[in-house]
Amino acid sequence: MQVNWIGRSEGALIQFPLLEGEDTLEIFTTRPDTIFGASFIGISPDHPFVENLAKTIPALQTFIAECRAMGTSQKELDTAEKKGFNTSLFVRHPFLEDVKLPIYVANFVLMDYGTGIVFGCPAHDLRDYEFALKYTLPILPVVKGPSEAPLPYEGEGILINSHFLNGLETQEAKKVAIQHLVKEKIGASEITYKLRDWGVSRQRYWGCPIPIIHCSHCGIVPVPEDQLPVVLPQDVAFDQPGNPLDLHPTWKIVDCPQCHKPAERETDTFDTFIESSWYFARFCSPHALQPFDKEKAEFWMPVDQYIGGIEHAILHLLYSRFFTKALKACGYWALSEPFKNLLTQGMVCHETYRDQTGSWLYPHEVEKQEGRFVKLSDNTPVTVGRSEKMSKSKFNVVPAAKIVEEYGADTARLFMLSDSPPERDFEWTEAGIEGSWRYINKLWRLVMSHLPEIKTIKRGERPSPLTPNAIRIQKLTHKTLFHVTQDIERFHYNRYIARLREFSNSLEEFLPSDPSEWWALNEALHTLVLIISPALPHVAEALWAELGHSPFVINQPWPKAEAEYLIEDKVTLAIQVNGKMRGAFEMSPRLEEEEARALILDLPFVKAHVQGKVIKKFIYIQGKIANVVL
RNA sequence: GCCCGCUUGGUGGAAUGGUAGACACAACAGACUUAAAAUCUGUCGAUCGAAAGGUCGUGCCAGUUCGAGUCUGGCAGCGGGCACCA
Repeated sequence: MQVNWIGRSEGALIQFPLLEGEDTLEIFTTRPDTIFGASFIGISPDHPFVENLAKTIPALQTFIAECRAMGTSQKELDTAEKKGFNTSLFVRHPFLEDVKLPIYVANFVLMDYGTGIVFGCPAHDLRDYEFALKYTLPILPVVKGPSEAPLPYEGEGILINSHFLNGLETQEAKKVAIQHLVKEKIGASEITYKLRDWGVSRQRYWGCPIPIIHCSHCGIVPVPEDQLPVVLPQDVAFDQPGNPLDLHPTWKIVDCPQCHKPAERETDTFDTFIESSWYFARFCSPHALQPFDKEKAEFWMPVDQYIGGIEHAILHLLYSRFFTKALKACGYWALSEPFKNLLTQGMVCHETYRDQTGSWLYPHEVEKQEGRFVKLSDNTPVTVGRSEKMSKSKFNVVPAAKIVEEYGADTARLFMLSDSPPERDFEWTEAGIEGSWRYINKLWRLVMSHLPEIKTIKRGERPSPLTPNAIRIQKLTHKTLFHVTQDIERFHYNRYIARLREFSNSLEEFLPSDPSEWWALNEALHTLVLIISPALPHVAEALWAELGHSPFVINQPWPKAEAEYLIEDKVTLAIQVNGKMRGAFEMSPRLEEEEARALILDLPFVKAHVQGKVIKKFIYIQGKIANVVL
């Protein structure tokens, strides 16, 4: 996505000399190869050259005013007509002594990209094509594409009608054209970026003050270094619209650092993106006297994993990268990129509701009755809109404080983790929160119900022998631990929660009947409490205490899955005939092919499908699948 | 127009190329209860069948493979971002 925002493009700067006088117009193009197809010059109405020219041409002033009046909404831009003003001036073609090109002021040429001037090549650019049709300018094809390609043809091809470029391919022609420009001293290769300006000031209180003082005598004066940082005043009032800093006399009025006469502070503050563009460096050295400690920052940086919403994926990430590179260029550190990995998390969404008058309703003002939604206050029907990003303006928000109060923070946390993978949008529902609430209660009952027996068991002392059921529970514990650890490390939080549920469901069904089985259950429950703690920190601590331990779970090491308990003795093998599932068969996962083949071919359902036909191939993947190919 | 992301049951979503639908939500049926809540049990892709079982099924069309939700090529739809960027 950043490619789009940074918008690097390689091309050339070319000088076009005016026919009269000494001046030249400089243009930027990514298609210097199409130079011989040029039929006009387009200048932005905002270009200084045009402003100058307009002083003596009233009609041009009118045209510029029209262009500026044009709307900037998407619809208006989409439908805007190409318009030009013929200046009656000409430039000479850089390579062709006797070719002159008319100069138009054109409404579609942007001042803030390139040089604000373009050469128009109607045969190979849609905008120039439309423009040329309107003002009957020549349309000379100079790139031969596929024969069926209509004009304007914007793709690559072989150059024609182009003198020394004839016969070259687009890429090669670009290079050769630039070589000629350089040789003639009328141009050069150039790289431009369309990264938009970042207006870093905001007319609001919440932000870092901009350390500038405006003095009526000395102009704009920076706050001297020994007076930094400028700190926001605490005694501000928000009872009036606008920026409270503007209305704060004692903070705003200061003496000018230069002439010491009364002056005013800058009351705009920095965009919060300014601080978030380098805070990670400060985090590495919170006690440093300077903004950050180079050595410590270089030790800890870059950030291993950055998590943010979609707006962070473009703006914040872009700015952070800029700051990081700028700090490097200024010698503050040797780092060129701030983050190793980015996880772009989804947004929290909720259904939207409207009453019969079309007004938005909060979720708590609405109730589902017999499959239909009605307004609680008067039982009138409610229109349910699609689920959208939670937004104050659409009322589809759920106050976090209320959820925490009713269900506890762990319930909310569990729901958010379990419902969908973090990178996708998340649908907030009452049913979902209820489901998480039920699970927490279930977990609690599971541990509490076994508490009396379990408290008599010593952890770690593995009894011998273990019953088959004890072995089964022990293996399940380690298998769960293994997968849960992996899921968390890979950000598969919804699967992590699913594993927890599978595990606790199995433990619920398990009724120990032997000391070794109680031992296994005790191990399992301890493990369960440890591994729920990232998702359910409060519940985990409470259960940890109930199990008779001192605080805190969070200080316990993460348990380790032992490889020896991950080995399965028996596994259900999927059996296919001609690639189609025909059944399953339980066997050791370590059985060799020859033995397995004999077993499988003897199975009744396999025989039924084979019916004595010749077996062309027998595929056997240990512990996974067998496929009999006829 | 360009750039991202997405497309699997009624819903959210699982599935290192190897039994599609794990785990949930909703729904339905049942147990417990005077009743309700809570809890527990069962059913839950479509279709044919009394059953056993069969056939189809991961947006669409091809391809690779013993085997494709997963890989390759092409297409469509939905959502988001940017947009006259020369």
